[in-house]
Amino acid sequence: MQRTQFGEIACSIARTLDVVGEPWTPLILRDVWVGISRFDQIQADLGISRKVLTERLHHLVEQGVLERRPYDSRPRHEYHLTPKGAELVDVLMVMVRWGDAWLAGEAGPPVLYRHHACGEVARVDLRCESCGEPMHADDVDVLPGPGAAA
Amino acid sequence: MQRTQFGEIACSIARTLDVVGEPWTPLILRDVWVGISRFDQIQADLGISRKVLTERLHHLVEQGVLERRPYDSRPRHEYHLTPKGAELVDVLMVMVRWGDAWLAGEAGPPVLYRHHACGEVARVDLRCESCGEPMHADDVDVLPGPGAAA
DNA sequence: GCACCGGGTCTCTTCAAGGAACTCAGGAGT
DNA sequence: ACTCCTGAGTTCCTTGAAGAGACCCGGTGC
Repeated sequence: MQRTQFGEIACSIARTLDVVGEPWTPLILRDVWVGISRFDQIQADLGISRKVLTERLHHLVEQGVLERRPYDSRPRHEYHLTPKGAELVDVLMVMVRWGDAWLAGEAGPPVLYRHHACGEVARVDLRCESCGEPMHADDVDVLPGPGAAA
Repeated sequence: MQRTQFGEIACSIARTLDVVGEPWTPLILRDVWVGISRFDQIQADLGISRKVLTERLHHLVEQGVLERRPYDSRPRHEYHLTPKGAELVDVLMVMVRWGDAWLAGEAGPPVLYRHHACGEVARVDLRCESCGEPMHADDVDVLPGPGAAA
């Protein structure tokens, strides 16, 4: 298959996909996020092959998204989100919102999120960090930036 | 490879991945978003194989994310985002933010976004739709929802 | 009536995902 | 002292999707 490395494309989406674009990786991240943090727990929860899980975890640790931490004198480890990984979970939260809105069906969303600050069950909302107004696909113009390809 | 269908997992992330989780799909979506909307344009821009591009476009149209629209009396088409697709681009915007922050390197972000409402070059910010305060991975508790697995 | 162009399809090869068995280190039970 | 168990992988084989590139097809336009 010799999957193309997207990172060569001067695009932050492509670069992000090199970190979390492989199959299973976002789901592994979700598990770690919600507290499923040990190898066998993740394997059982997702039904992923052990080989692929090993590869993905190594890659995420290498990329600084997860941290591998021993929790026993025996060689036992848990995986935890680093700050870099925690910010990556933002992407998952937006995916959850979209999936809830368009794919959940009549059963409704499988999971709800309670916001600590206000105690409400709520979803995320995308806003402009400058003016605070909503900011979506149609609300922006795309301009070349300093790191644009020559 | 017989890639696992994630959709059977009761998780909006898994379901979303069934729509945009395959390799190249997010980049195709990005191209359509920024106005690269014809088959050969996308193919040239990404360097993707024509076979895979055909498959991905069909899948996205099937899922209601893209719309295939003729633009000539000859059989010529452009692909455009549907409302469902436009909301999906929100996910890309958050990926861009993360990629810019953690992977762009010294060259800086390759692309900038100007917000129509305020005219500023800005990034997206995740807020609670209920109270308006920032909402990130650590700011929420996860609860089972109505569509949770039995 | 022939070349051209957009928009695909076909074929072949290679490599990753899936599945399942095997390994290994450190306790715990007896 | 020996065996069992458990967490955390590793090894091996099979299958099928990604990549590359050639081929096709229907309308123009000359």
